[in-house]
Amino acid sequence: MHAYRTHTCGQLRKADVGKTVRLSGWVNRRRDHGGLIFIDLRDHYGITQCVITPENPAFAAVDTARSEWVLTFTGKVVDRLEGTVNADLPTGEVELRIEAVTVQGKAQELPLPVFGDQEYPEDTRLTYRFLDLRRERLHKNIMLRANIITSLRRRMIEQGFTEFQTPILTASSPEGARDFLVPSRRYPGQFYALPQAPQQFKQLIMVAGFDRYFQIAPCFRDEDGRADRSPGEFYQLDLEMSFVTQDDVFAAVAPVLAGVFAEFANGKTVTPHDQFPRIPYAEAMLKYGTDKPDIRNPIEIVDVSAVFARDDVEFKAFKAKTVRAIPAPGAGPQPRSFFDKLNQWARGEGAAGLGYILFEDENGALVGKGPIAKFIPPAALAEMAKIAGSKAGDALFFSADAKADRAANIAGQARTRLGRELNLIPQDEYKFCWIVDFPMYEWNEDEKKIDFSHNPFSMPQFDRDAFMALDKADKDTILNIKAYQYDIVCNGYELSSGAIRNHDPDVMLKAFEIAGYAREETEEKFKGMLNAFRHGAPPHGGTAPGIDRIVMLLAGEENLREVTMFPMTQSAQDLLMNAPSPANNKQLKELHLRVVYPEK
RNA sequence: GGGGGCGUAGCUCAGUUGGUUAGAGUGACGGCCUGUCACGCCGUAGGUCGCGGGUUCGAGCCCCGUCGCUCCCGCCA
Repeated sequence: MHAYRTHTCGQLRKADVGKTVRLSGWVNRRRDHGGLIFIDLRDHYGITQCVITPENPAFAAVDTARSEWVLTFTGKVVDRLEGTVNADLPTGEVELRIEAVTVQGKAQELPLPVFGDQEYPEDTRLTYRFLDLRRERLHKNIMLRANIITSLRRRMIEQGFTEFQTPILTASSPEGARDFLVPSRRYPGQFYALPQAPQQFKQLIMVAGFDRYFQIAPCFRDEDGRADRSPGEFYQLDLEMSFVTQDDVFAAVAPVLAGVFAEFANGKTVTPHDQFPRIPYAEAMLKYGTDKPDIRNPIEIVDVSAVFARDDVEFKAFKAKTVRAIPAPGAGPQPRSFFDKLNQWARGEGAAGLGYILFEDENGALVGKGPIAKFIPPAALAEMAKIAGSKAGDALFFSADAKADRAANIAGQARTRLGRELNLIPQDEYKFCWIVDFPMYEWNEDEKKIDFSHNPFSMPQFDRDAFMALDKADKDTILNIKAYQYDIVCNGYELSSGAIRNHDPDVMLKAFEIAGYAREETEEKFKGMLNAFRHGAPPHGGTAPGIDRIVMLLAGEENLREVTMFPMTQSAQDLLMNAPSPANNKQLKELHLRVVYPEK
């Protein structure tokens, strides 16, 4: 007989009755009846109830066992007595009659009980991650993650993609997030950087004549975390293709994502891969106030600046401002506190507040109620209702600001809050969309200059010759240039960001020149890439869906830590392994480093 | 870097306007119990109220500072 087990704890069934078997696992739960002890033995595969009575010589040993001890039981599989079958357990028709026990590992009193679904504080969970991972929720999530990654790999390979590895110790990339640096021992004062993404490598792979690359790629960014953004490191399904248009990339990626979502959606509906709506960036900012809209939320923001600009509308606070209206269907009957709360929230966000109008029916006519209704005469009110599609019983909130993007942003957040509080967001759907036509550049008001708006390596949607001829005087034209850049958004989470790349070295130099980088500077910083582009670069493009967020959505979790095996805290510490930690003097000396602590 | 929330027994939490000896559940330990599956019953131990300072006759509670976790803003091409 095997030293530890003949079966797993999830395996035994009625057909095994009569067999002598050996099980190993953790004590999930112990029920001591004095003359009868039940032990629920748990392993990766399941739980089996084991039972022992005092006449057995092993009884004393079993009697001492406590939660989370690791035991090996040898005994006979028996039918459960009439009426004691546990329908909740796959193994619930049988139990193990213990004949011998070996204690493989004892456990101290638990700082974090494994049994039960009690919530525990984050630092306790992270310090004792190995215990937390034994618990059903995390154990299930981590297995889901593994299965999703397996499925993604299979789907990519089926589509003709090949997985290649790219370096982890590499060069700092000059734009984007803060790098993690690794000091060089052999080159004093010089540093490797961990890749923020394999961006340049995957482009070089295309230049190198491979096609259809993918990688489950670790990415490192030294930026602060959020619930949906791990500090430090995360994984992307990184992919790149040669000789493709934007449509080709869409056609390759959407089936993989829609497919993997459908596979693990657990009954929720998923947008079919050929029906992801394509929403231009500008439209998204107007209708949803964000570039990652949750399109399950039926609310659509409209611009009503023109209504407040009318001569017959006297509301001075909204004059000469961008005014966005957020329809709140059916919000009319909400109590006053509902409106006050939203208003208070908006003030907390730095807005002047959220004005609102309630539409009511008076003898067949639509009238406005609420604090600012008296400033809006019937004709203007009717125009507003028409634009917003409002009817009696609805409310309309207003976000106004001299800066259009601020008005849009507050409106977007209000839309999300209203959708949640009015229960307008269906919980049984995964709704995908593409956000397309991102602007190539944006105006930096602080420094009075043109900046890249998103990805500097994207191909501008512009005639090549005309682009090459642009100069500073063409500011308005430049700020209107779109890029072949696109995001995939699902239920309000940005799942992936990608682009058709700029593979033309002259256009690339020009693009950087427009953003204020001298030619020599660009040449120096992207020497490798530009050099490659000068030796025969194919048109190429790709994208990189975030694995962690995909798993988070499919697990129904709202925090990435719940789908990460060994996550760090929000402040980027590993409480289990105790990282970061100081280097000793020998290490520092070898690396030619001296630590200068910040002044207090 | 900034704002909000939290921090009391191993764990999860309660703790009234500032007032006697800081409680409960769970876990631990001991006792009883042969059919439970969150087993039940009885008992015992267990506290730097995150830490430091202040106000007060008196602080878990009020004030100041600080640390930790968390959510958000900044940041994340």
